[in-house]
Amino acid sequence: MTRQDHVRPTEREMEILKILWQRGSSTVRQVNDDMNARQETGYTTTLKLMQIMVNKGLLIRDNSEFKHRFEAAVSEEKTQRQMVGHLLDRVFEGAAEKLVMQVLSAKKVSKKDLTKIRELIDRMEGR
Amino acid sequence: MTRQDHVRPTEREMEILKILWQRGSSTVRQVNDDMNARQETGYTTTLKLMQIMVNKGLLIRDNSEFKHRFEAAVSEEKTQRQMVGHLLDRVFEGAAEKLVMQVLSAKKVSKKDLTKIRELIDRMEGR
DNA sequence: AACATTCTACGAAGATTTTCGTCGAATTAG
DNA sequence: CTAATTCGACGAAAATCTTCGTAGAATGTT
Repeated sequence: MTRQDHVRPTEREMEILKILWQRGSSTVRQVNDDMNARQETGYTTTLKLMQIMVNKGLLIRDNSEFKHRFEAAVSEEKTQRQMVGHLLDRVFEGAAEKLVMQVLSAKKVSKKDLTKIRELIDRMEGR
Repeated sequence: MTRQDHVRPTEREMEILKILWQRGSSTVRQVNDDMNARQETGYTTTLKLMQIMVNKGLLIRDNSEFKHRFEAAVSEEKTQRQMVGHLLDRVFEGAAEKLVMQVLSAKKVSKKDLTKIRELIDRMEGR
């Protein structure tokens, strides 16, 4: 059932992905412990979510040992791009500059990061 | 039931908001017509959604005439900020600069917009 | 070996979101 | 005026997402 690619992770699935991107290959127990740091979650709840995610092709499972190990089947980069793209279509009518403006004016970004962004813009402006 | 403010619009609700931000005050029929331009949607489906949205405080209804008129009760700006904030927490761990980088490198932004963004950065850096 | 603990599978309840059918009321067409 | 059409209310089915209880298998403990 290693399904396709257009699967957009749900809220809870996203949390599991974030944990696995950070931890790398992990057992359900490990993921569930991290999960509980943010929000209390039953072990079987986490397990079930991860089983579903394997079916959706979001996770890869290694069941060669008793305690199965899981890792993300989708990259953090690619998923971020997907989520940003979705928000762009869904809320901003594709107007990327509006999104950027919104982020920059709403959230505080450090000077260092502002510089990095400016450098990126310089590069994109071709020079 | 004009409820408060922490309501995050669902997928479909978002489409209705976008239509109403663009059209201004409209009837269900008008909204539903626009809706169908993107995805086939039954009239009563749109109606029901809009009724729910009134209850959530997302829309305001004027029922002084037979054909009720609806308008958005939340601003486009504020909703965009809310959605961006959510994506930031949910996917980017609050790292706004990552989000910006992702948008800038993934989507094509016009030179004019790049300049606008740069100006915003200049202003934020305190000139 | 006997018992307790930890693990995965699975079904299903709960919650939320989306869709639609049906009804009666208001309006419009003939 | 009568019939057909359009409208809003409402309940509920359908679809999706989230949570958990139970059971049986594997492992660990004494």
